[in-house]
Amino acid sequence: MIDIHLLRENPELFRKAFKARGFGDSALEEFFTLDSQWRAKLKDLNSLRHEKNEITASISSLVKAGKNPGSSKEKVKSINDRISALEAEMAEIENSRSRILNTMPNLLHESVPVCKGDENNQFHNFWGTAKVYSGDLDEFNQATEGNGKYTLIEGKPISHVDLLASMDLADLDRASKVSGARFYYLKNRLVKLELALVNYAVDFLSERGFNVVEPPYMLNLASMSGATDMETFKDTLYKMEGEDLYLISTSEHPIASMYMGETLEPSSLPLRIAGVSPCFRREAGAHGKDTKGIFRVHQFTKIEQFIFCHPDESWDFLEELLHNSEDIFRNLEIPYRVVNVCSGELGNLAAKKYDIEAWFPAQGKFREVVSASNDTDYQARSLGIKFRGKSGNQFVHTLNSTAVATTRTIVAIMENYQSEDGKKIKIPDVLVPYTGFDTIS
RNA sequence: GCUGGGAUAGCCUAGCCUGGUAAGGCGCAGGUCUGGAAAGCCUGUGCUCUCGUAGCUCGGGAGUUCGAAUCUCCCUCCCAGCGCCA
Repeated sequence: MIDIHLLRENPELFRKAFKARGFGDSALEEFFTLDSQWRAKLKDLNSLRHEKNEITASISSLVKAGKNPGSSKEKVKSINDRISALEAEMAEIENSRSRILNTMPNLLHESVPVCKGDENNQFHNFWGTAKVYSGDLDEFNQATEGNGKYTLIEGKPISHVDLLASMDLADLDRASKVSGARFYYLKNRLVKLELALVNYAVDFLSERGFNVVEPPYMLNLASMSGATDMETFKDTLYKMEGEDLYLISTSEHPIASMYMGETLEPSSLPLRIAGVSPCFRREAGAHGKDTKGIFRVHQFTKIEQFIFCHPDESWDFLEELLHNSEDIFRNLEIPYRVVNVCSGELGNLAAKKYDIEAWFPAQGKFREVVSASNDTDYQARSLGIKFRGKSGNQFVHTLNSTAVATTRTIVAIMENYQSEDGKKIKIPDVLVPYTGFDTIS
């Protein structure tokens, strides 16, 4: 949620950010209309309450002195009627006002590129030596703005979908029988590879000062809507029937809501938390995209980085989160590029977001494997997470970044590490101590 | 699931029985004092607005009442005991 005070004092600031994100002005106009109505009624309400408080106080002293309060009780009753009516009117206005306020997106960091067309994410950097099929070279050079290192390969590697079947590493048909499309049974050494990725990422983040948590996999509505933008996300979430509970789509949400309604001691900041959990996503708006294999699925495991920090430090921490995630992919030796996501593609919460896109040689594309965002005080305000500042309590800033999402990273390994004959997959060196084997064949 | 006890500000606690409009301590910040500090003392320390001799706030909601932290009902969560259980 954005800062209502700042919005009242400085609407131009928001008008500019909304425009860059492709939002119209109508919400702003409607907000100010409702807000001024609300404030006018608040004035009336407060004076009525004041009147009531004075009369009740006088009744109190009369009763204590053993005297009869006379008609005062009736006066209060009629004031109460007027108060109830006003309160009902205000509740209605406030409802509409907060519905608008909740859809308003965060301000943008000055470095966020403004989207112009479909594809305006800004190239930031490239790492690695990509295996590029000659037919994909143009796309590769364009995506890296000529900064990408590569070796040309003869033919395209085999897609992970075919390898899963030929190497008996997953059973997608039976998964669709029992659960539907976009589910999978991982099998054999791929299960151990997944566990290795989880354990590796947990150890990596522990060494970098993160406390590890395994959060609840379900959240109630209050926590979920505080941690995310329910208007946009309700189509991605699974709801438990007959319960006020939603399956999490990322451990970001239970970690963010962990401190909901709390005021933290400044000495406890920053809080670095790494979450490990399955993520459940309906993928309702993704019909036809990545329908085969395990690239886009309803359920996957993710290790997430999360930071609660002082507002002055959040931009430095965004770089820290990005560097942690980059180091993981460097250690896995998977070539990638980083992009600065443009204004129109940012979620409402984020003031800036970097994506890490791994190179998938079989697809001939860079595809998202990590998202690192600074939500500034937007998420903290919705959740009521503050710290005790020198001049009163202030909202903390929150940041989140993927460390490893297992299924996509497994696909990246399968595409980047397969042998030329397509019969073997090498395990990245850094994972071998965790898998106990160095090849899948 | 059953029975009982709880939830008060960043933390700890009083008030509840017997309704009269949140007391105190700790911590933190500022001031005073000091060469500097500690101690002591003073002030501040939930939220809102149009900043006042204003309004709201005692886990959430509803009710009774002129008036509810306090009484009644419903809900959530925590603790203890019992039951069930991987």
